[in-house]
Amino acid sequence: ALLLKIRLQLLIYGQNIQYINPHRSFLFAPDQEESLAQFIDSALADSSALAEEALDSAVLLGNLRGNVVGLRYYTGVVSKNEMVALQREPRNAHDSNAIRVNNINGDQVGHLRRQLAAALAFILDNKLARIEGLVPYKVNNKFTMPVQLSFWAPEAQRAAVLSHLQQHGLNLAPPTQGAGVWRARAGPSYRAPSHQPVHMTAEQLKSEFDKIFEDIKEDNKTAEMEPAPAVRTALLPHQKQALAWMVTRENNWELPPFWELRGGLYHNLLTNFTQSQRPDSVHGGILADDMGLVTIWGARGGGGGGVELNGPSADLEQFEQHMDPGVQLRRCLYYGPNRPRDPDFLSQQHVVLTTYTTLTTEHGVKGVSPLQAVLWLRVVLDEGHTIRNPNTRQTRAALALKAQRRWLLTGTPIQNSLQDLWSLVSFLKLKPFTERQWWHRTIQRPVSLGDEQGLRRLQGLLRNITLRRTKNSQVRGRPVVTLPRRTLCLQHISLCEEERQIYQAIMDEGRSTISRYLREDSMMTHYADVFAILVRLRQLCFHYYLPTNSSPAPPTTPDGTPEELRAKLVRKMKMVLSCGVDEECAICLDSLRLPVITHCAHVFCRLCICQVIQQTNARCPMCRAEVRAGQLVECSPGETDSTPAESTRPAWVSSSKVDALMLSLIEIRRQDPNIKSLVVSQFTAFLSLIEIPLRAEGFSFVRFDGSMSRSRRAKTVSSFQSCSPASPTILLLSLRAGGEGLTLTAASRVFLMDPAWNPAAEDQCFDRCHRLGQTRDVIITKFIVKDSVEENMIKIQHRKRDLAIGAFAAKSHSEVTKARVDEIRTLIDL
DNA sequence: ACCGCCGGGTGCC
DNA sequence: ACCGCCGGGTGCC
Repeated sequence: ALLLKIRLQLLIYGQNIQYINPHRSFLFAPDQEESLAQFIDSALADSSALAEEALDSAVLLGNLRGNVVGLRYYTGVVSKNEMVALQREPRNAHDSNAIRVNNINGDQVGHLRRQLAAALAFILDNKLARIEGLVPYKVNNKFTMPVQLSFWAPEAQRAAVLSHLQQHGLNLAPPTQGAGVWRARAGPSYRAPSHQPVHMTAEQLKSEFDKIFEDIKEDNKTAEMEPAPAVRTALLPHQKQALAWMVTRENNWELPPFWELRGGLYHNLLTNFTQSQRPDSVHGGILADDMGLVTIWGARGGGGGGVELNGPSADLEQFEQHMDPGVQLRRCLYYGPNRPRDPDFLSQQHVVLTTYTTLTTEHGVKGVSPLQAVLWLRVVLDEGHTIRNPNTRQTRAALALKAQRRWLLTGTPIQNSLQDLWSLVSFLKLKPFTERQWWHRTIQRPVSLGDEQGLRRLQGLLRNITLRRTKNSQVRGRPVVTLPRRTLCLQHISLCEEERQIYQAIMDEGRSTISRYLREDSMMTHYADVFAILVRLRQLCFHYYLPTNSSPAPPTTPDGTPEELRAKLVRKMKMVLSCGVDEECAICLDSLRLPVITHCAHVFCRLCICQVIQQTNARCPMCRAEVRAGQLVECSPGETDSTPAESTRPAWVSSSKVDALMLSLIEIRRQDPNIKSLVVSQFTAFLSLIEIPLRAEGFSFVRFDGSMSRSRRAKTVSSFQSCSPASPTILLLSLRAGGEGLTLTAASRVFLMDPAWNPAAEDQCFDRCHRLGQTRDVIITKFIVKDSVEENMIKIQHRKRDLAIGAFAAKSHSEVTKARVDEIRTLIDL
């Protein structure tokens, strides 16, 4: 629906302004189907060494002076203090060691001198280090130019790099102080800059990041604009502001960020690249609006909602609701097997709606896809962060679209790290960031090294290209939207005597197992075991019924061959994950996406571990065992909802937590039967369990979880959101189901049955009902079992909130594993 | 002179 | 390249 809003405004705007051809708009609806292929075929676009992941932990080893030769044969020009790129040319007919030098524009400047290339080719080919070039000064010489080469590598590879260089008689000059960060105005030569970079603490970094989006005071973003008369829906002030801002952006002919005119030439302040051609202005940007989709519905007095789950056809329907029926719009859905594949037909439409899956499917197939063939007036990517991973086919397909104006709509432009931002910026065709290395050298690395200037650049960039509106945003001292109050209460639960005994028995057993692993320093190799213990304890806080078909796991005995043990652990991991529990990936530190289990029984996002595997001598980040792509085991949480069959289900027995929930629900119904509630758990099997007492008490409820089909989800949401008296009052919701788009504003009470690892996941869940369109005060109840693993999880959550910014600073794997071990100790009070 | 030296031709990888 | 390097021409003072 956010998509709809934009769509409306842009389109109408397009019709208002003469020189903009209203034809050929092109819009995206998000979809959740993701094909494995996207992850498997990841590109290796950058040829100058080191996987992206290794890049983040790279340190500056030192510098080397060299020469670029053969200038007269090429057109690429370079001026003082300008960055250059090195590119291996293994198939060069004259020298298999050849290393090509390109300027920022990608034009060839020359080659590294043969002898130097002979030494460096090995380093690049074996990805021992990343080598970056900088031409320190301009020479009036048509044949050669000097280049300073900076060597970046993970600490572990330092020795290998240095010794290899030594063999060729080369020694690195130690990095000058502060030279770890490239500074735009570094002075005439490569002497140490006069200003040392200011390194910030994690605390400072955090507050700086908060400031990045605090751009609301800027005047150019508070102007309002009325939509065209063809829009029937009244817009809220912040929507009018967004409209005005977007119009300004589309008519923006200013130089893009970091470019200025100098003596008739265009100069980039970050890379010092100069060109005579004017760089393209940015006609578009990022709408980072976490108020989500309800904005329009809110304006129309509620109703609707969750629309995007119905897929693009419903989007189009909703879209038209907001339009004056007198306005004739040519629109089509580009979706499904019978989509109209004629590019000419598509060009004649005002609006074409499609899905990421359709786009991705067509991308890269033989012949030109109709979507790729058209030059669109606009491309709008809804849920734009879906292209944050640059290695997916989906992202590449989106980047390949031809359009005059480009927009990204997303509530979360940065999710894990700054890396997320690169594809978005690249999609906007901001030079020179369309190439990853320039982004990395000028923004990402300086920021992750805590350099203040890097942060300023990032702020400047984001300020230029994004409009940020959050629920908390203020315009001229007034909140943009006023939401009803939201109250969070922790309700502590004491287990009854019988439950406590069971819990304590499992806890004692688990604690002794884990402390043995601790003593043996083998926590990480037995991670599946440890993980299973912790999950079991968390489940026991809910109910002693075991939702998976596991027997109460006997502690893994040291008998059996190592191979048997390993297979057992992998099975155990798979089983535990299948009950829908929210686990984190130790590489991206976020919730698992497409989890896979390694040979050594550790679980990661498929994409994360695949990136690790691309390195030479890839090791498991958890236990340092060898990892191979062929040995990864698939497992999708929630795929096996182990709702017990009617016959095998034991006679119903309640639990302390279930009792507490039921008491609350009954009390709410007694006070006001119209109040609706969300009951949220990570364990989908427990949602099934709750159905029993709900039925017994005559509650009308529906259920929403990740295993449901798109159309069933849509039906569930619309029946829950409906105001009809017969509509259900309770929604059983699995914590991570549904995208950010899911709107459940009919509910004003939330019961969170079990705490999650990641407090952000909880917040996101609460936001599904506490958002625009909510008319009642929202009360959230978190059930926490006293003296249990749950209480300790809350402690860890607090710690994590404080460290939320840590994601931006690169962390070594040893730090990550140590943090894990500490977490586990905290959890079971060891 | 199986040298030195001169000066022209020449030039990435 | 206002260099280095190559190879031919040349050769007392």
